[in-house]
Amino acid sequence: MRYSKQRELIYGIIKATSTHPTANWIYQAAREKMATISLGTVYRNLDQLALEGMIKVISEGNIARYDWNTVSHQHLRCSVCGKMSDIEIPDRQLIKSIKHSHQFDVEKIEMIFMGICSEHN
Amino acid sequence: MRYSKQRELIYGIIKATSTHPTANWIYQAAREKMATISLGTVYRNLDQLALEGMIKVISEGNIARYDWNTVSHQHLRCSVCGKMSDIEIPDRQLIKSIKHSHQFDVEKIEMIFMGICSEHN
DNA sequence: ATTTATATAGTAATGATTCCTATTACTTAT
DNA sequence: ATAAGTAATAGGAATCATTACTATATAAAT
Ligand SMILES: [Mn+2]
Ligand SMILES: [Mn+2]
Ligand SMILES: [Zn+2]
Ligand SMILES: [Zn+2]
Repeated sequence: MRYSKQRELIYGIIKATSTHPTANWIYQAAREKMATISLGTVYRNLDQLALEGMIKVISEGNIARYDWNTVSHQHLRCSVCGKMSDIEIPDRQLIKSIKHSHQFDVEKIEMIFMGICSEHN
Repeated sequence: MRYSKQRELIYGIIKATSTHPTANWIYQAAREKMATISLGTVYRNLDQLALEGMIKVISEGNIARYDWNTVSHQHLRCSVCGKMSDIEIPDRQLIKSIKHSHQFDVEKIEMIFMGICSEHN
């Protein structure tokens, strides 16, 4: 993967937000810094960054979201304001018990907790 | 929600499989019994059945899947064969601890454990 | 049987994502 | 510094899942 200023811009935009943005959100933000950047470039770079493990893809729901936080964590999503926030769920024991009960080797976990956040209850 | 033989057919198809089928899979199966059924009808009925709580929607990934099993459970997905199987994860304690640590009221949980199933490791 | 309203088939539209291709621009070697 | 080789880009077309539209059909109530 060789350098490009488009990728640097895209990665910078992701690192600067905690909103778990969509590809289109990132594209709009990128256009403000580089008017000619294309949506295809955004998608391609998001895929590459994810492949390199520099960002994570959250694929729950019909629109993919992207996350600069690559350490193991899960998400809370508020059904009122739509905000998605991080939560750490210890999963060592869980992975072990799934291995024992189902002979299934867990490699990746995606959890979404939907409900009402602290600002809306 | 008034009776229609299309909905009865669709619901029957979902109840008869454990594959967590997509809308298109259900559509293809339905066409074999009722040649003129339309994809729009399948989607509309899936939405209605979900609204009535008769089926569950699994919205991880870019394609929605449907589940006749409406009791609280989660899913394992094998990255080799693609099979999606059920797993029960006790969540009472988890919901309670999220309430305490994040003041977040969990209403719905969606967990996907990706990895290798017992037939492929 | 008549009325009323919901459901359907068929098709068009939408929205997210992927694919295609000529051009551009990093990178390495000369 | 120049050239060659190749990965990356812009822009647009194509794809795929899902939703919207609308005239017709059919369940349900009277
Ligand atoms: Mn996160
Ligand atoms: Mn299930
Ligand atoms: Zn909220
Ligand atoms: Zn498998």
